[in-house]
Amino acid sequence: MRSRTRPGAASARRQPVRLAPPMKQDIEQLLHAALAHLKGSVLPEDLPLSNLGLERTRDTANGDYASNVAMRLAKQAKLPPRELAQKIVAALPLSPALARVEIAGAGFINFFLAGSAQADVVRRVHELGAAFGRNGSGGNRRILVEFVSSNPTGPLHVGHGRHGAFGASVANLLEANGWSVHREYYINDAGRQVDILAVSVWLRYLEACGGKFRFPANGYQGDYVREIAADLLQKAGESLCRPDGEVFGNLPADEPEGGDKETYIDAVIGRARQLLGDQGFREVSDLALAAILADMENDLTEFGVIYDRWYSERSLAENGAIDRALDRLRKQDHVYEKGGALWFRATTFGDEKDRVVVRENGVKTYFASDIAYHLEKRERGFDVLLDILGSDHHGYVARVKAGLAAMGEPPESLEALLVQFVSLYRNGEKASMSTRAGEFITLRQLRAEVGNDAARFFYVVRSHDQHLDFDLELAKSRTNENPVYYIQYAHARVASVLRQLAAKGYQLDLALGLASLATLTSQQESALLTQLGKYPELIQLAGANRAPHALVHYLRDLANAFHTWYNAEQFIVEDAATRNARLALALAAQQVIRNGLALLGVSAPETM
RNA sequence: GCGCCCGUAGCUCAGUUGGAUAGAGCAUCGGCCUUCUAAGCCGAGGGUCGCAGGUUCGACUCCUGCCGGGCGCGCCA
Repeated sequence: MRSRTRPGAASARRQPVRLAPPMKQDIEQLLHAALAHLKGSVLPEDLPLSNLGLERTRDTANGDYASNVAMRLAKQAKLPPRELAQKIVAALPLSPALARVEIAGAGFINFFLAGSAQADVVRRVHELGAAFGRNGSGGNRRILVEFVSSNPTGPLHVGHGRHGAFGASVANLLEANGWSVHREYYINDAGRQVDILAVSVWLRYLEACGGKFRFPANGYQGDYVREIAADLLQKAGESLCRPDGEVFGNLPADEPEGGDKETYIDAVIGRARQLLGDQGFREVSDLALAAILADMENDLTEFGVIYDRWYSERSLAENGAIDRALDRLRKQDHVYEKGGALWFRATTFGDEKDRVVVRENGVKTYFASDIAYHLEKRERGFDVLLDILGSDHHGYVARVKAGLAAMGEPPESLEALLVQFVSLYRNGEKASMSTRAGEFITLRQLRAEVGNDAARFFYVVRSHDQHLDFDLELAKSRTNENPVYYIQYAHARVASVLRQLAAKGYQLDLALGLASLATLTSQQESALLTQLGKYPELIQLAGANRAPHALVHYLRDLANAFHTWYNAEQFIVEDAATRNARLALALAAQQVIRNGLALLGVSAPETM
């Protein structure tokens, strides 16, 4: 899967993108010319012609494209919509691309493509190959897509998997639309969570030293902590071992003894620092972080989710980015002191309350790092900062936007997509997940169970703002219930046809096929051509809406159009022109499926 | 209480930024393998688009108010 996904996208980028003009733009030009012609007579001279209301039809009975412009301009033209539509159609320049234009319903103008124009898409697909569908609508603007950014305190679980699959697909889509895309993972390596991780590892290490004690209620209890502890034992020997009495003497009670688990874990952290020294503690902490980050990167890489940069929160403090951000706020007079803390006047910028940036104890808040990080992204020259966040982070968006505005950066440069939660179902029952208790299902386990293709596919099959029920049985079933195979099967079938072609002693003559596209006139062929023609528009739409699920649905419809045709018609026939035209169409369908699946990070197999 | 998201067929969900008779998959029922892969195809049934108003030529889509579900509202990260 790795070898099929990323390199495919990369090689597509290297190909020259010839802009064979999509059909929609051609028709828009015709319509524009007609309306311009009517200005001053039927239509007002100063009428802006920005939106022509031209769209793909749902039903080809209404043509390939339809415009509602006559209905919307009827009032200004002081004419009934159908009458205005007639004048527009009369003013339409002649074009070989159009078979006919009809007026229908309340005043729709329906455009029917000529068969030759419809079949032209096959030629374009063969010309452009992996670049078919890619376009320059992004204008090479620079966008930083930040996603997953899970706390490095344990393995990635199934929720992170959705973020990974969604973020990677959105990034691919943006790239296909001509954006300059940078993929980034923000590592929260500066906070208390990391201390809890470090102390959890150390305590498991102490157990290996022979220590006997109750593990803190608030510690990380997963098996991975023991593995890291074993690693620590190998690297550090017994040099970090300390007797139980020194470690646990005079500590407050933990939760099971009626105490507070937060207070208790903080006390254990304090004791660990005291006994190991700051440097010793940092050693444990660094080892734990490195182990977990290596595991996460490996996990994501195997999943086809690859980053340009892993950005450390600690480095923000070390390279002065936090101080720079606070300086900007101070200079603009957007901070004040209260109760010994430093507050950011977020309410000035539409947030619901002011926010602390430096605590009474002098420690900078997580929020201070956040706005510093976003300022730093802007300093690196990114036009759009796309944050893919969990839906529980929605309150955070207004805050960071306020921060950006206060620092003199446009708040619209931050775009946040909130991804809803994932529920895992096994045998119709919801599987529970809790990191602390260590009973979660990891992304790695999920991938092992259902495979990368099914996982990548199922994660993006729903809109990101829709709660996702992930059905394990369905995802791993190798039956017709599983939609991943439906699309892959269409791809494999074309490969199979080519194998059969060779077995029957024929050779593909693509030139003859492309010259014979006029033979593709059946209802199924016409439907497939229409579907292929929609692909470039779909890529633009899915990119603009950050909606990989739209691509999933498109590919299903495309596969359906293909399978229907496959069942209706034999491709390998006697007549050379017909045979090669059909093969050219089949190959074009295969190419578009491959292009679409590549954007989703799903493989396109030759056999199934 | 305030804020964000969701509510569409028995189930899970699309719905091209306000268009034409609201669509898929699964499930149910009925057909199609001497022909390129049946992981496929064809057909049937199934709907008060949560409820009530409003905006206009036209509303699943926009506005208001309810009802129901999820998630957030720390000098935590």
